[in-house]
Amino acid sequence: MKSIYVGNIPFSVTENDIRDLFGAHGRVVSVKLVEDRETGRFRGFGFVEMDDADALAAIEALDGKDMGGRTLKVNEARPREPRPRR
DNA sequence: GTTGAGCGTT
Repeated sequence: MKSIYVGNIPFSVTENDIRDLFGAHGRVVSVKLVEDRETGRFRGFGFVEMDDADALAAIEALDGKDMGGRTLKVNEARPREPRPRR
C-alpha cells in the first residue's frame, strides 16, 4: 500500500473525480483532498491510497495529466510531519 | 493555489 500525492488540482475537481480517475488504474483504497484546517478552503492538492503496484501504475499514468486547464502533479507522498505545537 | 489530522489521548 502506498500514499500518493496529487497536486495542482483544479478547484473544479472533487474527491469523487479523483477516486474515479485513479480507479481506472487499480483499486483505490481511500481519497483525501486537503483543505485548510483553519479556513476550510480547498488547498489544491490531495492524497490517494492504493495498493503498491496500482499506485505506481497510477502515478505513471496520471502524472502530468492535463485536467481542467491544470497539469496534475502525481507522485508518491512523503510522510506527514507531526504536530509541532498544541 | 504543492505533502493531510484528531484529542484534551489514537
